[in-house]
Amino acid sequence: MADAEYVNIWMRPERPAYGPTPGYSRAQITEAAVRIADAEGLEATTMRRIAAEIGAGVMSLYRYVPSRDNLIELMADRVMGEIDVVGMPSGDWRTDLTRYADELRAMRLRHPWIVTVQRSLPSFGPNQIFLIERLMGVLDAFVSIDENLGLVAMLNGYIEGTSREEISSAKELRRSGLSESEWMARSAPYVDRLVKSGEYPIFTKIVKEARQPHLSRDDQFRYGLKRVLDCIAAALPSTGRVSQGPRD
Amino acid sequence: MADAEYVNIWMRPERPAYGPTPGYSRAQITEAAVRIADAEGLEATTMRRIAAEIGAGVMSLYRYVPSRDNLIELMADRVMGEIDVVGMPSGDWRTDLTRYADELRAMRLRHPWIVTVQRSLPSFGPNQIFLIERLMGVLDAFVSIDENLGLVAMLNGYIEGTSREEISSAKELRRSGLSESEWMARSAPYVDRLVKSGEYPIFTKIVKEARQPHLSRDDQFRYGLKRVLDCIAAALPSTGRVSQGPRD
DNA sequence: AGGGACTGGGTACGATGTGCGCAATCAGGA
DNA sequence: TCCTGATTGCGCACATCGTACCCAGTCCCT
Repeated sequence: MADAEYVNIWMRPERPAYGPTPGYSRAQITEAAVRIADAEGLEATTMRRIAAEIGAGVMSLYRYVPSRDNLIELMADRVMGEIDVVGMPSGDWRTDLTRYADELRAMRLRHPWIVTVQRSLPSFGPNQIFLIERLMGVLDAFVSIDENLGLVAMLNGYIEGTSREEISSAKELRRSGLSESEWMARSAPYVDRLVKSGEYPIFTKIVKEARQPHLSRDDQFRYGLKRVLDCIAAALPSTGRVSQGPRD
Repeated sequence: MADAEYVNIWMRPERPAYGPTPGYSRAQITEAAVRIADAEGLEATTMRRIAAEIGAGVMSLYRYVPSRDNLIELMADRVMGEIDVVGMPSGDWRTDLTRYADELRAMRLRHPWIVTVQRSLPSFGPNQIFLIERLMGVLDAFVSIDENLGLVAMLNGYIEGTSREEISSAKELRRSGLSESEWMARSAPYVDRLVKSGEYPIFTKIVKEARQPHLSRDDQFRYGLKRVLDCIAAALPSTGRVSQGPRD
């Protein structure tokens, strides 16, 4: 069949040559799907639910999107577009990367479901590509492309890793349908058993510390981010290191 | 109901008081599920498929596991146990963390499906907890628990981030059912369109570079890992920095 | 004016997770 | 020793999912 020719959605044209004027659009469907996923999670984002949201028949969606998996790819790229990188190789890489990190983190917390979607380079959509372009453009003047890839992998890894734990906790909390205090009370026996056993001193430390958090989530994130940026600074040749902050 | 009392599987006893001797076990079911997921992916790991694998009725599985989601948690903890951390605060933190990184990476490549499973702290199983204990024990003597959390977040983020892309690409390749060359040929029009547009110089660089990779995946990983470890070294007080490698 | 590519959408199918019920099994109290 | 009831393995049934197929109506092109 001719449709199998396309490896991904980005090559598949939305509008065909002619015929009746379509009543919906990819963007509209994607938008509705994102709205549902934000409010009720990705597993609630079914084709029927989306169709109901925009007042269409279920099968009508397939005139615009080849499959649910492809729709999820569209959703992922759609939210990537929320990350503001205008004017981003600004000359001050540290400011640029801090802004990027904050925006990516905020976007992930706004759309918790993205942690479950897979990405691979050839399935990257226009927003994703554009984002990579701007992000890697920040360090492009200072390091080789290989080094750049390694550094952004580290940066993204940190951002995604820290937000991931935060997101899954929140999701599990909501899935249980309990209040936060109720849920902690339920978890207590398990945590207590581990602590009481005395075999996990470090886990115990973490629990004790987490129960009286003197740092907010945001502060924790900023704190670790500073470390990552310091690491990037160390990897840059001296031309890239504008004078700032303490060295060592 | 009494079952709702348990927040997670780790508190729920496997064997009840008495009755007929069970014919299967949680471990056996988990093992079978991991085997199937390794070979055919997590979406192929259905209750019916697992039951068939061990020669049981489908509903028999529910005598051992409350739900499929919980089974996946068991699977995740099961593969965490493969990471060898014996004797791990060895005194040389750099060796310890390198070994951990290599093992975690290798485990993720062996069990590609873990990238799709969510984790949150209170759902951590015994293996996961034990692993955290040993891993964070490596730096515990040198830094505060907060700093330690930040550093391992960075390390884990790097490892997970780099393996993630590798894994999704491989998965997409297999899902398409094409050979690697066939698949690259199919992707070519999309990539070419982006390159030809001239709007994405950095993306173009990446593509050109990736087509003639002078570094293996392993080498790329090791290279970036060294950067991360250097960053950790910089965060340690002087007592923790054993003499090695170039400073600055 | 007519033909063909397209539209929205109803019906139907196979696959999934899992609640319910039932006969068979085995430990503990009499 | 035998009864009682907790627990076993498991078939049946159901709701819900993605989506293949079909058809009538629509609109551009020749």
